[in-house]
Amino acid sequence: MTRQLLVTSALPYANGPIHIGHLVEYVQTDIYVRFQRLRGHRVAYMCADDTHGAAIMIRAQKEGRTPEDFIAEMAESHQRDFAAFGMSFDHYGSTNSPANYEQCKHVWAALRAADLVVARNVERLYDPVQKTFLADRFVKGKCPNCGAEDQYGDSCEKCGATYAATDLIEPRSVHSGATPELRESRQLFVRLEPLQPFLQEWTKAGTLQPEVMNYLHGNFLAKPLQDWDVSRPAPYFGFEIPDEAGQFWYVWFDAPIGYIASTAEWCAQNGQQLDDWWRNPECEIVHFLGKDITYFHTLFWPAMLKTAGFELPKKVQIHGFLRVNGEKMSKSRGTFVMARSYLDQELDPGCLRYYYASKLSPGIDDLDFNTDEFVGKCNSDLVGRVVNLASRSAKFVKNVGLSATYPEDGDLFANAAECGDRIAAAYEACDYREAMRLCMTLADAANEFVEQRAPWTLKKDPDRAQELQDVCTVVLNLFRQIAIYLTPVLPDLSQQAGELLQSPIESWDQSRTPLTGTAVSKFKHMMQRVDADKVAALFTAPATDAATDAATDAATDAVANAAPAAAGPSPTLAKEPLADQITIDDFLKVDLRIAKVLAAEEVPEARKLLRLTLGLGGGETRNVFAGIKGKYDAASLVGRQVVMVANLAPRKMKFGLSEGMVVAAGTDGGVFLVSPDEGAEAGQRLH
RNA sequence: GGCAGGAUAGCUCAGUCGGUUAGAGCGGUGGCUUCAUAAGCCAUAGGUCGCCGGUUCAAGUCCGGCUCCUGCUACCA
Repeated sequence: MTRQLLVTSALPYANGPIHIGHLVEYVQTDIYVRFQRLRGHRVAYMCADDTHGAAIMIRAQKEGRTPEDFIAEMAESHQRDFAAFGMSFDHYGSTNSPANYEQCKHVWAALRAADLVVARNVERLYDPVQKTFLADRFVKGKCPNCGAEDQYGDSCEKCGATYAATDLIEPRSVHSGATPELRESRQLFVRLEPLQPFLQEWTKAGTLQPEVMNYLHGNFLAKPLQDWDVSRPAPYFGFEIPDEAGQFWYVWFDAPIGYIASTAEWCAQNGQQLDDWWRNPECEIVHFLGKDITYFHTLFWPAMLKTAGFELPKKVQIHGFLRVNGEKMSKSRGTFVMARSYLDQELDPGCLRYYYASKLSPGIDDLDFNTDEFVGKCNSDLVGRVVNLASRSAKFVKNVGLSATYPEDGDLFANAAECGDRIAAAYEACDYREAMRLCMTLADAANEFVEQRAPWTLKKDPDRAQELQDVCTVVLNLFRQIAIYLTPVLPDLSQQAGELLQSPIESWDQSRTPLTGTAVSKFKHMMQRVDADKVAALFTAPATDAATDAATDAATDAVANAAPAAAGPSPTLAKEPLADQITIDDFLKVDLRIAKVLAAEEVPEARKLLRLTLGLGGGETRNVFAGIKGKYDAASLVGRQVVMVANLAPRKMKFGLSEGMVVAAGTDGGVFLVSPDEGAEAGQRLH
């Protein structure tokens, strides 16, 4: 039975180039799509750039250009990289398109009609000079969590904390520099609670991975769903809400609708009907996405689809993050590798596709890019085992071709044909790791056969020419079977196998019938071995792509060069590497003072906190919460001197305001307060 | 601390409904081969299945407790 599938990858955000972490998802999706096509199903693979939001607007402003100009450049960059890695999109659109605006209006009207949109007045920051409300990203100030300067109003790039823009310390408008004031703003919300019974059921319907279902039921569906804030005040780069002047749809409203809009554009260009793909219960909608955007796709999105009368996804396949050699990708460590850098090193995109395939399971676990393993797998699996089959047999039959009838092979071909069902089931379940493992066992069996039949010996005896041809016929057919099974992962290899045997690979079922009596082309190398130095070069060069966000660089590069090639590596230094050099001015920003502990008490409900009252002399005191409970006895601290950061931005904590920080050394082992030598007085500054 | 997911060979991971002697790949060691891109084949070592208890004729698998790791979150400033 021919199935009909509409498959999507999450839309990459247009604020930066594609990196190797992105590629996990697109490789995963593309393999699925190519597999389904090879099986003869009708597939539409849809993607687009996600272009809206304040971040894009600010980037464009910073570069002195229009957002449209900026996203056009990103769209080109993304599609160029995707093409190089073999992504076979049927259509690649943009959320900033007329088609998307049409679909957004449609979904919005449906939400209105279902009485799910409500307006409420909320307090928002307002720029009194520009006379506009400010989106989170248009307010900057000190991070309320770590005190880092110049952070946006939604999250801190330094410490990763998330907060409301109203929490920023010393906030100022990005537009005018003015201090924003709080004003009432009319905001639109989508009520999700009426859809909660539906979501309770849908999330349990087998569409989601079990871990994801547990996550949703444990974190969101256990209590009433909160209303979703879907409007953002102007100025905002996006679509203005038709019935609410001055308000724009939040980027996460119009982004997933981009899946539909992209399909609509493709339909218009290819004589298809949109309803045949999005309102057809026979069409399987499949989404691939990363775990960070789970709830947008498993709560808001199904709610929108349901309300607007679209079909719901049959499968939502969520993957984990890419780590590099066991650690998070990081610009400062040089592990934030752009797709372009990989291509610039002239590494084979097929190798990365195969490597990811060999690691991808149906689960949401992170997957690790291990450089040694990458080199090993590509070279020994692909070159040493698979391609080598052709390499060690094709030359013996290039003049005579394949035998006229398929020879006795000890059921190798028949067994491999049967194994194809298991491989197909693994692809279907997104268990590519299992599929690759099975392919390699087939290659092992084939190599063993070569070894036993030793064509290089047969070649020496003219009387055994037929036997030689038969052996090579078997080996080349086994090779072709594997190439068919690997076609979703390695389309280039598949094509070369087709050329070698002068029979293009077009369908999975070709793996069931051996080729006989046909000519064999001259063998050409199909894959190059991976040069380990080139792989190493990927991770030593810091990411200097011009399109890389300068602001993020500044923040994340702070710990660059953290591991100098010192003779005796210190475990302590390794755990917490020396920070980058700073200037004396940087140091002077930190006001370190001698303080006397005037009072100390345990916070009973807190696990780690003591409340300290610190004296700076002259009646000046600070209330500070210190995470040293259990390490220091409160009573024994009273009267002693400590060092504190006196000008740290106050931090509101559950038990009160913390007005500074006590300096202490400590790794996981313990915490050690720092005290001055005898004679120091409370209030003295440290220079 | 809360929620979630984990812990099986040196590394990465399978292990179905509880069922014989717990598997694979990579890596290691020893040998063979020389057709092939320094590729291939054979053999072999390597395990207290995180810990404790329970259910059972039988537990890596089920139940309870604990330890540690990862992610999100929180008061670890």
